[in-house]
Order: sequence, then C-alpha cells, then structure tokens
Amino acid sequence: MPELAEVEFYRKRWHLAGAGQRVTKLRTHPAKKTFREASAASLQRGLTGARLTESETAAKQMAFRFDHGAWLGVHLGMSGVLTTSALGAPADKHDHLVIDLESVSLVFTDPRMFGGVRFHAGPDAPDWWTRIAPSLLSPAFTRQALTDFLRRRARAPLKAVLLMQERFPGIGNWMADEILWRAAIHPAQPAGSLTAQEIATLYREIRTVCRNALKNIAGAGDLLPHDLNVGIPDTWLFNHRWRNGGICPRTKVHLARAEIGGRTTCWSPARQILREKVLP
DNA sequence: GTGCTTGTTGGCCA
DNA sequence: GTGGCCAACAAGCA
Repeated sequence: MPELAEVEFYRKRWHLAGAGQRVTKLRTHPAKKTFREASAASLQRGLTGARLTESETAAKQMAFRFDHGAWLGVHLGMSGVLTTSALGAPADKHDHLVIDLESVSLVFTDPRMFGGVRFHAGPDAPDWWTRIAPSLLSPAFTRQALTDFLRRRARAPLKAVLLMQERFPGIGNWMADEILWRAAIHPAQPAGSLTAQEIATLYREIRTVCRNALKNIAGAGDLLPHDLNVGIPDTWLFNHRWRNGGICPRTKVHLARAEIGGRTTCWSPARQILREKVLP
C-alpha cells in the first residue's frame, strides 16, 4: 500500500496517538527480517524510557524522534502498516515491533517483511535519513532537474523512470500511473523522447498528484479518515485501475493493463498514445 | 493448485 | 563507470 501520502497518513496516526509519551516497554521479534538494519537490542537500549517528541516523513520513510536524541526510522515496504492498540494488547503474528507507551501501544505490522526499521542515537540526523532525495514539492525539484534526469535515462520507459526514488522520492506504482494518465503520456514512452511541452506537463502533474494525494489521503487537519482511500475522488484513475474491466473516467473507454518497466501498469489507450521513438 | 501484489536491492550484461 | 533489466525477498488473497 504505502506510497508518499499513505506514509504520511501512518506517521500522523502514530504521532497523534503517542507524541509526548514515554516508552514503557518495547516488544520486538529480533529474528525477523524487519531488524536487518537495526539490532533489536540497540532499539531496546535506546528507546526504553524515551519520550516521543517529533516525527516527519520523507519519501516512503518516516523518522520518529525521541528525547535524548534517539531516531527510529520506519520503512513500510510493500505490506507494512502502522496501527495503535490498547496498551499491552497481545501482538499478532505479523506485529514485529510493538512500542508500549503510557496509555497506548504503537504497532508495526508487516506480513511480507519487505519493510524494516532503523535506529540511530545522537542529535544529528543519520545518513539513512539525510540521503533521501528532497521532496518533489520542494524548490529543489525543478523542471530543469526533471529534464536532465529524463535525458540521462533516455531509453528507459517513463513508468520505470518515475519509480526511481533517487529522483522521484515517494512515487510508487499507482502514483506513477496516475501522473502519466493525467499528463496523457504512454507509460512505455522512452524518457528521452518527450517534447519540451510534454516535460512541462509531466512536471506540473507530478507536483499536482503529490500535493493532492497528500491533501486527500493524509488529511488536512487532525482528523484522519478511517479508510485510507476514502479521500480519493472518482475523477482520479486510482479508483478505476485495480480490477479488470475498469473504465477511464475521462474518456469512458476501457483501461489497459500490462507489465511495463517490470511492474503492472494501467493506462487509458484513448488518451495515452505510444509514439514512434524519436530521440533528440 | 495458480497467479497475482501500491518496494527495494544486488547481480548480470551491454 | 553507467544504464537497463530481472530475480529474489515473503505472505496473503482471489
């Protein structure tokens, strides 16, 4: 599930429930792959007794910060979710990390274990946090930066390029499809074949989808929607793309599905036309 | 049983 | 060295 906006949704859920509280007990499954990048023992030492103070997201990652300079990093992978439970409730089979606070427990659940946690002790941000590319909504992401990157990846299909986290932090499978659908560009179009006009459109839609996904999914205020996807309007591709037989909400023509760039891809054949490859 | 799955990494090859 | 492709990771669901 987790892409940019879903990650923000989960961060907020933990933060709203637990900010200001101390860790009374940490429950972990040290043998799990979840801890491949952070020993469960160091988490125990560093977090027990610490107070959750701040949290932030960057791309698909979250950092929860505790007083005395402890950083807990979380990546949800393919199937990870963050929930809360009644304090001390028994852990389920796939609950790999449970943080008991003073009045609530924070739970990291991840059946497939592609996600993981990290830990860092110290006031300064660790490498695994600072090396994440700057947000697509920040001034650092310019049209020129996009143009340069597309040129460097000229022969790769756009769908694959949009999934590269080094340049498009937080974009995942559905957001990439949504962006290309809005920009009316075929997902298999080679990245180096876009016109200046198309690059301008792509740039605009990348930012629009990021902004609106955050607004619709993550919630504007302190109230979180119960169902993660409840905020996505039917005018988006999102609500039509999953099942076979989906209809493009703009053209009313059947959507197409195929593997492009190694991932299942959905597009609207009526508005996303593959052109002959014309490299500049 | 089969064939998928909203992510990332490392290895191979041109 | 760079870019592109693919398998692997693991569990659940239709």
